[in-house]
Amino acid sequence: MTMATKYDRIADDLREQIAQGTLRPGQQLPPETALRDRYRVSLVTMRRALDELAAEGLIEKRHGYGTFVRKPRQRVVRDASRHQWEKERARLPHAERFGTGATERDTGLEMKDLDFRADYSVTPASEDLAEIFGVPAGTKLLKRVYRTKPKSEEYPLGLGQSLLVYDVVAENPHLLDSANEPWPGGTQAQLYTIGIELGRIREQIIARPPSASEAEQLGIDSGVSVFDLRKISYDINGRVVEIADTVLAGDRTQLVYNIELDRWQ
Amino acid sequence: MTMATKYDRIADDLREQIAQGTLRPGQQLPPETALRDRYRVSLVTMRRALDELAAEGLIEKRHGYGTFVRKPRQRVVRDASRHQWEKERARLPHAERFGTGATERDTGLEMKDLDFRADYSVTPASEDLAEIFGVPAGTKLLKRVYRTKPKSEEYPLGLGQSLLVYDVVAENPHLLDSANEPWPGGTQAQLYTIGIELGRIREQIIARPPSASEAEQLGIDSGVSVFDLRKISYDINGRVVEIADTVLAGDRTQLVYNIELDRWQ
DNA sequence: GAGTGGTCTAGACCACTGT
DNA sequence: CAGTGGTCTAGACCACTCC
Repeated sequence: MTMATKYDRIADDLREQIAQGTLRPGQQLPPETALRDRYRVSLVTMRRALDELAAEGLIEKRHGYGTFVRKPRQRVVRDASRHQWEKERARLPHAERFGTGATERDTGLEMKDLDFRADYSVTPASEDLAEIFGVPAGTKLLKRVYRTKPKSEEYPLGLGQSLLVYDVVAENPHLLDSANEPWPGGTQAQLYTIGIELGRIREQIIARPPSASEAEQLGIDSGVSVFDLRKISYDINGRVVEIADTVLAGDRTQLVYNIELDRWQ
Repeated sequence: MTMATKYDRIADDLREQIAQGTLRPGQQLPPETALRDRYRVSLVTMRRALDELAAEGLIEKRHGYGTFVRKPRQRVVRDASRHQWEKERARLPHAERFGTGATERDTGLEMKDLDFRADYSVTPASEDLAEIFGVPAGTKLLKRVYRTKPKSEEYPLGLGQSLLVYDVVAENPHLLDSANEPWPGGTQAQLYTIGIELGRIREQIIARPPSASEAEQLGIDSGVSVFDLRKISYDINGRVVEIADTVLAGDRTQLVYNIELDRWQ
């Protein structure tokens, strides 16, 4: 066994107590000064040990209030079958689509339990985005920023943004007005009104620490990860129709994908 | 504008210089003591600013040697189509399978460029695992721990563990001996030898901070996220055949899934 | 106002690297 | 060996939260 640093040994000790249940979820730890005295180290060293645990998401420090053992959070399962599910509902009459968006399906909540906000704007396509859409750089894009928050929670599940080619969507002027949100049935129901059927969806996922602004908006501290998910929707002709970027709180989300395999001959 | 801390302003300044190219990838930064004098702060504060940048992966500190601007890390794309691809190769003759595992496909490297290690052991099934496998708790499982590392890199891409029901695999004694690893073509080729064809794969993904041990093994800072991916393999009869857990460095990996949608009638 | 965590300092000493 | 980053200290003062 190699010699560990003081802060590592202190962090190990506290980790162990959390694992054993000696320190329970939600419980407040003694003040840093008290812990410093208990472990007979300097305050800086004691704080460093606590910072390690905070980075692992095991404890949560609240400035001016105290340090607490983190409660493991219930994760919302986001199953990729949501896309097929949404597609099948896109052509249903309004009444049947109502209150049955993909988010509602994931969370088990109804639309009346959710606070919904959408902000529309128009933006020129950057080089990167234009290449994905297969259009010239600078092409007008409709940018829609979404926030969906369960009324029972303080913070949204994720920060979402969707991009569509403006001239494509403009065929149906209703789609250009955020006042028509939430649109029951979601984006695929909207695309149906302009004759677009999706054939394939590609999802690219990155895991990273949140930026300061994301941490604040999602109500997580910097010791938690986020999913950074880009969804690219292709119509049945292979044209890119939508690019949607979503940032999901890592401690509240689980992603699920099912891959069907072709049979051997 | 809110007042920032000293270390934030120093980190911002250095971030800017890296972004502008004033500091170039691979370039060595001045010693901490010199930077401390330049920014007129204490050594602790200076180090904290550098630690921020290290956590973001912008710089790399080498004990006793120096601090360097990091060359941007390339993300290995792990596309879920690897499973279908692997399946099609599972029945090929040994020579054609050789050097064509899914990891090699992801990284573009050949088997000779990879260091590979596998440790086999036998373990009784916990309640949770037994339920997924659909067997009684305590059933013997073959546990295989994998490490795959590009020879050109210092650290492995991921930490992997695979579980199989022992009595199922025992039909082919070769599969019980880690000395036969790496098995060209991967697990599906191994399962083929005992007459098992996979029909479906389910992947469940979580994003979280690494534990101290994971951070060390993967060579990432505790300020980087990891993917925690569980792959459950079903045979063509719907029976669970394998449960594989993998921890992937978040700053070196991108996950990709393609979802084909059924046509409207 | 009392109690908590956050920032910052000046300086000692240790551990690692390359020549 | 010289030069670098890593650990640790004792103590001052600031900023936030709650009552």
